[in-house]
Amino acid sequence: MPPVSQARMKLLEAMLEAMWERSYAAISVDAICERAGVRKGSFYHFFPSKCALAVAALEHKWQTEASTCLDEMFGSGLPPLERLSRVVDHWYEKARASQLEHGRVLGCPYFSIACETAGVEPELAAMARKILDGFQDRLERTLAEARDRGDLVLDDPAATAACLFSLLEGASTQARIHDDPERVRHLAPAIGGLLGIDFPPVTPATA
Amino acid sequence: MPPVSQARMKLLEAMLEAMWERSYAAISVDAICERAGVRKGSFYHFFPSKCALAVAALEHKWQTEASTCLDEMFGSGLPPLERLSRVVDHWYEKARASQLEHGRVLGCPYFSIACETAGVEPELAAMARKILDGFQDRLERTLAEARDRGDLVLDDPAATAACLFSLLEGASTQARIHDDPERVRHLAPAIGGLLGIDFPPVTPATA
DNA sequence: CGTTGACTTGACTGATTAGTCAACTACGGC
DNA sequence: GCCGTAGTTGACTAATCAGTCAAGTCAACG
Repeated sequence: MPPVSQARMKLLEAMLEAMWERSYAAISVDAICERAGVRKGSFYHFFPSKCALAVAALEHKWQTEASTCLDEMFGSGLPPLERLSRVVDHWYEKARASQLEHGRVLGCPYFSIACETAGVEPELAAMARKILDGFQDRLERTLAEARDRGDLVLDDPAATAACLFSLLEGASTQARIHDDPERVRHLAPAIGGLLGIDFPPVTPATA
Repeated sequence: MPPVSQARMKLLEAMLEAMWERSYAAISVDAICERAGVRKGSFYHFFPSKCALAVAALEHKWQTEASTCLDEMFGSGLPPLERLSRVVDHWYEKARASQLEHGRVLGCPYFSIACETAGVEPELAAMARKILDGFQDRLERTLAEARDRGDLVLDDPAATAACLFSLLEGASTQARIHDDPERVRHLAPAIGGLLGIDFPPVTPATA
């Protein structure tokens, strides 16, 4: 047995993948357990409910893979508008990666789950919303920084970030709906128009 | 008894509302029946499965309320950019109306259901996708018309329509996630930027 | 060696799931 | 008045659902 049981971690990963591929409501506890190779009793040893596991799974994904990639996207020494360009680049790569790994474009897990569970599973919806807000906040700070450097003209960074985020998430969801990652790549000129600048095109298919 | 049984219609409406409020997977056949005031046997007299009812429900909504409102938005004699402005106006009103009628902003039913069921319920996803494509097509034709009139400069109406649609649906979903219709209203300047024009602000709260 | 406590196991509950079915009702055409 | 049929009814299945639990394993520690 490993130093710390891996059942908990396997459950987190199985739950995240399952509700990313399908949806929160469409996944049963039995299905998660089978996917994770863990018995039901162990499930309820680690988590009080299916909802609690889902919350923990979102948080876990955010605190590992997502937040490191966020730092990579936002935290580099590049000028703000180039960092923004890398964000779109990264989203495109994510869409393509999910297509390769899962057979279809899956879109943004936080956004789909927030949409599905809004008003129905308050705790889960709140966690997803918190993550999305954190991302939008990063966008806003990057836009404000670009404005302060004189890279673009902007009278309301918060409103612009909200619209930019809607555009990104909307396109990402369209990519899922149409199983077509190009929906994200073709976003660049629209972002340029939205910000009133020339936005560099996203590099095509770097497979 | 009415001339034609109203059970079928009640099922269509109950299904639509239920999966709009919650999600497709979260709704049981029993719950739909109870909501519609119809017994299970009648359900399976009219529809072969839960999925078939969902498909019929989406189509029914689209062919009644949605397509008439589409004609109202797109079909009037107004110049194209003003019609576009009315579309955003209308979406804002819809967000507010769902908040009043259902207690929360529900967003776009076609978009959420297309997202949830993509790759999982092929027939239902295809119907939702078809409806969304129809809407995007209307956007594209309106943009092309505006360009032909010289109202705006545009080299790819299809790509611009896709981005505009992503922006609209993204904002509508954000409105659902945050239970805040203003997310749709604050879209106008972003659309203006995206199209390279001055876009009229959406009229605030005409309650 | 014995105890403790984290973790695992598999059987169990009662509710709920999608879908079936034979019997029933009531209306329109003949 | 009688018959076909569209629609209705409620009881029924077999599977699956979320969640429980008592009994077990095992490593660490005294």
